[in-house]
Amino acid sequence: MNEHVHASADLTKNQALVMGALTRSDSPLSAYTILDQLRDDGFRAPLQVYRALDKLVEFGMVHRLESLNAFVACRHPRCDDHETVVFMICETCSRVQELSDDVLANRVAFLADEARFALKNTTVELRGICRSCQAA
Amino acid sequence: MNEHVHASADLTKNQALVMGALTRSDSPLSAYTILDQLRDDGFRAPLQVYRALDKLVEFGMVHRLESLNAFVACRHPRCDDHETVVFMICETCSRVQELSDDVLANRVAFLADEARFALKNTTVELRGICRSCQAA
DNA sequence: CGAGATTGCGTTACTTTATAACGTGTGCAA
DNA sequence: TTGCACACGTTATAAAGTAACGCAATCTCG
Repeated sequence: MNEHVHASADLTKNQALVMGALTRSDSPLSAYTILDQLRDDGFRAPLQVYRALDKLVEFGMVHRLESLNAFVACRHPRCDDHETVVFMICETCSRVQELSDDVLANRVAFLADEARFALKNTTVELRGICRSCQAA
Repeated sequence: MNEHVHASADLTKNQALVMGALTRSDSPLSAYTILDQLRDDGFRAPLQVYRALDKLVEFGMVHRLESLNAFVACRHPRCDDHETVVFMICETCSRVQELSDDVLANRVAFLADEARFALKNTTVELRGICRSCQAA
């Protein structure tokens, strides 16, 4: 595997609509918020959103924020290595900054290795106040 | 503040009951599972559990696992520095190993600092298969 | 002491988040 | 052309979490 690059063309109609909603937003959206935004496009039920989200997450185009029960479009510079991503979630403006860091990723891998833990997925979420909200 | 050390004596009845349920369990419990276990002790409503959990988390005696919507008693060797804790969550046996790591904690702090992000809380959760489940 | 604040508790009702189960349509491959 | 895989639509339901109300016990400080 590792066909992480999906053009919009690869997406089904529902997936594209959900992806669009997330891309348009500058902060994470809950599945139900997405649903509301897509009523006019024919969305009626949560499952339509969740099914699209499942795929988009699988493709690596969307991340789930566990501590928020919400979703963001991947804005990671290079959208190909999604193993370990760090999210900084501002509790004031609720915007999210996404970044990847090799040092952190390596340390996580090391710790897992040391414990003989077969690592499948890593969640790192930082809560706090972002730069611009501190200024204000 | 920083009275992180709470003896059972410091806890109210409900807090002690919830703490007991979590301590008895060798894997994370959802609030509703705790509720069910405490029916015989007079628990009737989710709020009774959530209120106790809020306090226990505040005291640092319990951790919330964001990716599981569940809670574990803190088994961290020294229960006094809860800033950055790493959880390894086994997807087979659902047991959780908790550990703290200075290298990781420092890196997180560094990244936050670099982004001028005022860090309040850090979540690190690793999903995978634990040592004993791989053996089996 | 005692008026006011604080904290925990119990209950009902409710919101938000997520899934189960079942059936339809479409495209592709044996 | 049959059968499989996959996306889709719908209804119903489960799981997780909160709002709002009122009561009782405990501080606390004038």
